[in-house]
Amino acid sequence: MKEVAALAGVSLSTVSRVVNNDPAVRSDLASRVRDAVAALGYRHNATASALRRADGLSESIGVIVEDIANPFFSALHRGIEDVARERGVLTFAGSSDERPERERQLAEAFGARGVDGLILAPAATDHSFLLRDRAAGVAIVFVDRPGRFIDADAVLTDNAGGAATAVAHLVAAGHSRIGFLGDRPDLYTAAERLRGFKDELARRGLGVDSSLVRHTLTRAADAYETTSEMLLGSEPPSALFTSQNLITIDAVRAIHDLGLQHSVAVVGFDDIALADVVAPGLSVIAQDPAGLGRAAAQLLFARLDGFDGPSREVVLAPRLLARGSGELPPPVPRP
Amino acid sequence: MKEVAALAGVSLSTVSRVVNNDPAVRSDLASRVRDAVAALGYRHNATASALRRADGLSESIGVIVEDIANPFFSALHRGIEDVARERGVLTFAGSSDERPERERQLAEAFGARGVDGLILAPAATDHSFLLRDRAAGVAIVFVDRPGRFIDADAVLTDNAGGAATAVAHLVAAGHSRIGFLGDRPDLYTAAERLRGFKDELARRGLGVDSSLVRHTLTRAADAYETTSEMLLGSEPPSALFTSQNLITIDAVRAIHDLGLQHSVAVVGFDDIALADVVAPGLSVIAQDPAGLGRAAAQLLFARLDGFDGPSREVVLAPRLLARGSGELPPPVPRP
DNA sequence: AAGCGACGAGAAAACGTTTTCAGGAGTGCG
DNA sequence: CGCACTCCTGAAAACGTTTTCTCGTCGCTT
Repeated sequence: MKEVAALAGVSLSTVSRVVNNDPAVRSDLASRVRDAVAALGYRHNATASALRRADGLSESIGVIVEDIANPFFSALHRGIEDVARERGVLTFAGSSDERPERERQLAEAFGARGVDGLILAPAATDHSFLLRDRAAGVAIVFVDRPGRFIDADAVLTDNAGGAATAVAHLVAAGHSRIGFLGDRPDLYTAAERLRGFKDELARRGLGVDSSLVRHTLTRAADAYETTSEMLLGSEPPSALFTSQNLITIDAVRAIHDLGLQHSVAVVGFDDIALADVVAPGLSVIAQDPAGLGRAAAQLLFARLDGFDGPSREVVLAPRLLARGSGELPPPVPRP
Repeated sequence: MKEVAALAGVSLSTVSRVVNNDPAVRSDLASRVRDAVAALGYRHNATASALRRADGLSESIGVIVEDIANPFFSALHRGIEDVARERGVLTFAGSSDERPERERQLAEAFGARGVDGLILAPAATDHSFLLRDRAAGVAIVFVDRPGRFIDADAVLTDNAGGAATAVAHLVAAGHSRIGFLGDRPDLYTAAERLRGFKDELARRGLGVDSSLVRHTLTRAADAYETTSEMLLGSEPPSALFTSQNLITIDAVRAIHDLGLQHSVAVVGFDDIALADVVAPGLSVIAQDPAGLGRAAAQLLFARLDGFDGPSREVVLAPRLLARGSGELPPPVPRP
């Protein structure tokens, strides 16, 4: 910048003004500066700028999700990126792998880089450590799951409602023995979906057979086996509710390998590529991950724009996509 | 930091030394400083640090891909993140949507944020604009496709080889009329795959029927229709090579909707979730997107670590996964 | 006992910007 | 013709760090 000033024969202040499109600079000087910028290939240093600037904004935000490679989260990430882009805000992203300490490290690292905001799909059970960042002016929004021990904006899917819809749908098809294949039960979304599952069964006057409620230990890795085991048991369910995308994939794989795809009804949570191509088509409760991301980003920027009201919660309703697997009837009882 | 210094009764220099784990500070002072840090909730400002620091490294890199939500790129992104994480380096990510000016804006924005390196799956046809960044010390690595008009490290899949493998596989199953469903032909990967396709046909003594070579205009949006059209034509192919993940998904959908899934053989490029569950299982030429990402990050960090040799190119071989659809025989000719 | 080296700590400059403040040149008015 | 404005511009301080340089203290050697 010094060189630019020298070449254009003006002061640093003037160069700064031109770079920031301050209209109060004479046009001939401005164009001289612009020429110098072009001639020297000068590039503005955004971090130094943020350091001094009054608002101190870095025009960047951080995104922490479980796994950036999971299609659900990458679509969410894209939703965030789209609204951030409109404002010229860049996006850091990191995967917590569902490990609280990793999540915390990421938040710390993002904070040290001076992000203006943080959007996180939380893994930890205590997010009070974020209070410090918030005090420093960092806007905080939770997505997919609410934060705990901190009052902050959040964007959620109606998990319990979606699960209830799935159950209602299966019951309507005639099922009464419905299996639940869930994620680690300490996860908010998993717990909510289980709650919706149980509540709806109760509402229908059906009991919950605890042998039909299973949780995977390590997410998906053992969903295949758990499914096989349940279906090969002595009193197998006639229908299955698989409560997360990766779990659904492995469960469906297991069902197909057992050749039961036309006799066991399935409704999964989260939509999946090729779900409409498998036979029968896979019925799902579809979330709108990009919509979750966009909504979260909007809440975030509202805060950065000065909104200072009480924290807000946006809940998006998932949609049932009936494609065949969820409409299979139960086997006719032996006479 | 000033407050910390005041509370601990030491100078700024000492606080800085403690924060950076300089062993040359007396342990009693060090712990006094650490106490003060904890008491005040002090957080290190990484950007100010980078500004002054000798090496000027921001410990962050930028990733530019076509679409961060495409499972292929999000897996690639994750591969990058994994090796960056080991070094405490954070990752910016952005989607170019295959638009050169958008790619350039992102590169500019990352550069202004002072990234240490840039990994890009290029969209533009001229990347000489990156020379300026490189001159400023930014390491540059291309992934999935090479850059043009700039000599830089690159990590690629053997696209032509993979396509040739697909063709060879279909020919081995007895096919001689093989359709090609490709991406926008100006894309490097699309062109390479088409080249491999044609070369292998030629090698087998089979001609290329140009009516069987189609390109989608807008990626996937019209793959469904293009597929239907080709298969319903007067002289349809008996096998199809679909040359990209999103195209494969739509093509398979079209084939299933036409009820031809057991009569038209298919090999796709890129693996897909549920590919082994559809009937017949979808045979693919699988890339290793996470591996591409890891390799790219390794090349990048090698540069940052001072490697100054000529630019390197890493080529990963894709793997054929035979699952059924690629092994279907051609229809028996009418007697 | 003087001198020397090693060690550790502080003062101050520097990184690349923005912003406040003051002042100079022009303009319009009394 | 002088005064009060308005406009622009430049000098310098500031942002939160790191780093160089200097200096004091201590322990050891001669």
